[in-house]
Amino acid sequence: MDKAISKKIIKLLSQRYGSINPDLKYIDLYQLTIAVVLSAQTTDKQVNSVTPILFGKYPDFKSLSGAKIKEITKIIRSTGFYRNKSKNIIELSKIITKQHKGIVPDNMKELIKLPGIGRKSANVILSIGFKKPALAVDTHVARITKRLGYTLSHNPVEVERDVTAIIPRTDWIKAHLLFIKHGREICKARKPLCRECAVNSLCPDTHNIPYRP
DNA sequence: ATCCCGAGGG
DNA sequence: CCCTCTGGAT
Repeated sequence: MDKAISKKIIKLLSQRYGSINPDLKYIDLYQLTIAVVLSAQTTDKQVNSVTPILFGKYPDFKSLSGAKIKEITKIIRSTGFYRNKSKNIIELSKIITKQHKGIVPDNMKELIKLPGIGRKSANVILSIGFKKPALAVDTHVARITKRLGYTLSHNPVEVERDVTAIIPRTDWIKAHLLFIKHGREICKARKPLCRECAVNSLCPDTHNIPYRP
């Protein structure tokens, strides 16, 4: 449970998957924040298919704050949960425009007050948007660190703290992306492909899971 | 069928 | 802790 081992894991995952570049196509905090809200329970592909249209028509918080829910649902429909998301991003835009002078807050306390922003989304905004050493402990990160024996708690805040403590501060974005890829492709929730796992030699779970071709 | 870089509410 | 919200990919 120390940084040396986490560094080793990150290194092994990098060797396996190559260097993954953080997706920094969102040119400003407005785009990043909205994209993060839209990303809940869907894939990048879906989000990327609607953001050009959305950002083309609503380039900033102010314009989005004046939009109608119906117009937004029409655009973001394919990302799922579209009624919640539409309502949330309009309301969020209003709050940021009126209460934060159009500036996205740079701390957890204020971010999670915004509709549609929870701990995970807030951490993505803090790390990618503000370059802070925040790590979004999503389902993949939580699952992988738990299987590796790094986290024992069920409390999400404690898990987040434990995980953040072991990830090198210079590598948090890369680490996050590696964990996501690894979690989706190999260390899956069900039927993990332990035989193909780049870090199986470090994983106590591996030996209990039979390999099925 | 099952899952997705979740959030909000009871 | 539980449940609901939703389309799309596999």
